[in-house]
Amino acid sequence: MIAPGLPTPFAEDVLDVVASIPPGSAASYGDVARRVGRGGPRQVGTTLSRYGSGVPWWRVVRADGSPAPVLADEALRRLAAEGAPLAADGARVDLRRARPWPDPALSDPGG
DNA sequence: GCAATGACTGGTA
DNA sequence: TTACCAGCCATTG
Repeated sequence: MIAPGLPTPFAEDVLDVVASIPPGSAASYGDVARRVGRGGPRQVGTTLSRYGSGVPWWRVVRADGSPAPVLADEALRRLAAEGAPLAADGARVDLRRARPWPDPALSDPGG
């Protein structure tokens, strides 16, 4: 039971990774694509748009921490409700602290 | 098989 | 920090 219709093998991996993101955390499309090891950030977004109806898609945002314009309202509400580290703008997520897969190369050297 | 589309990303000014 | 451009790759018609 993966998703409605027939998601491609690539989509299955994407959905699996997104579903692996714990509540209160968030990751970027690029991060998910890297976890999948195939395709790119655009494929992750396109896949979620078609099969993301069964995964916490709101935990996936752009590289700058802001969700897509068609999700900004919904995603930000879900993230704030889960206690995700939002930025001072309240319209972005602090991936630096929300990232479920901390990268030593992306860690904040000053923080 | 070809061309077009898309919930993106990184570098430069 | 904000804005513009080119690259990337799977899915769709």
